[in-house]
Amino acid sequence: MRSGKKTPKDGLYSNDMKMDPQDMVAKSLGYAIKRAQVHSYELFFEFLGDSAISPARMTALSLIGTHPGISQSTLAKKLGISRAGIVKVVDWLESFNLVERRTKQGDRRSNLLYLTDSGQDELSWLAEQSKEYEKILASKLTDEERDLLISLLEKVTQSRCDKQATRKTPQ
Amino acid sequence: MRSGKKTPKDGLYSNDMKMDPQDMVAKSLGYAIKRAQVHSYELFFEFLGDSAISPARMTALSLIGTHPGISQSTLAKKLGISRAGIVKVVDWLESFNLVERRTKQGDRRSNLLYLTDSGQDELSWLAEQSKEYEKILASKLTDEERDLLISLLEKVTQSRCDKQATRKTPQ
DNA sequence: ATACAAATGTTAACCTGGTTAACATATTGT
DNA sequence: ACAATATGTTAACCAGGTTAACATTTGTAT
Repeated sequence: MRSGKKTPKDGLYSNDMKMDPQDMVAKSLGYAIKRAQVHSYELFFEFLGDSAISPARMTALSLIGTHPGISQSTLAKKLGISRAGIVKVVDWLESFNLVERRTKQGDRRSNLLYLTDSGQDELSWLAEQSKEYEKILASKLTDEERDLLISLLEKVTQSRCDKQATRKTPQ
Repeated sequence: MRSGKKTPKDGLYSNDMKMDPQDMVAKSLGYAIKRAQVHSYELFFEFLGDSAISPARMTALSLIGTHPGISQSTLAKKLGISRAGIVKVVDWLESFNLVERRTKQGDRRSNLLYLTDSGQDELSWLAEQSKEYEKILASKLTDEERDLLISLLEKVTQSRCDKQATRKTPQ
């Protein structure tokens, strides 16, 4: 939202990259996932505008909304970033008056995070828009296909690495 | 490959982020895609080692392999990044002696890109490893599910944005 | 009670992988 | 011949992360 951002263009995997069939990444699952992810970001900013809040900060806002009084540390853990990294996120949210830091009673180390009124408004509005956005993202799928896709993706996210590649040239 | 990289940790969407059901991003397709993508990167470096070549540079290497003599400009287009951006990628590949720039006969503006012998070796090795990696990534899926997942993701990647959100607070 | 250990937030310096703008050079079109 | 265009490069920048060091505060063990 209103942060003068340029179009993000996430990474080396353009959507118009017509992959040749002989390429090793063609028809690979990892590549299909990456392409879909880049595409979903492009659609997101196409729909909400280039200066929209980023999906990541939106997630942070949403988490604070569902966990009023969450500390920065546990928010960082939930988002999978460092304590140092969360500072900037909260700074940003605070600079737009969406979120408030309050020092915890009884533990003056902790900052507890709460939505402001306009943060609550923004979150509600974003929730509406997200529904629309999700419709667009899934517009080529039936409802059943969408649910199936999500469950398949969740299965992928549960895959674990047992072995490890052995380098030809060690070190 | 051997570049002293730290673990990349791509973005605000950790894999251990247990999303609460009431969160707006929970059960969203966009979020499921992002999670799977982050997970696939984590697995990639877990399998190939933290100092592995990045998936993006691997794609570049692969494209040069399947398009010997491709120019930097068209490679940039295929990867969806700027001409300025591709310079660093090719610099990197060249610094590890995987790729060679040759100035084009008859058009001395263009750099034509070719794999070196060790670049060819590296690519072959990576192709093998990628197969293994893909197996791991899809280890929770049957073959049919994997193919289905890819085709569903391709459908998502074809979705287009017709409408646009209208901001409450214009500008 | 004191001393050590651990947790929290912050800052500073850095890294990665992109971007745009400006430029030199080379080529093409009229 | 001259203007427009294409290509690669560099410089400066940016977003969004990281780690290391630090002050403050709290918990724990003796």
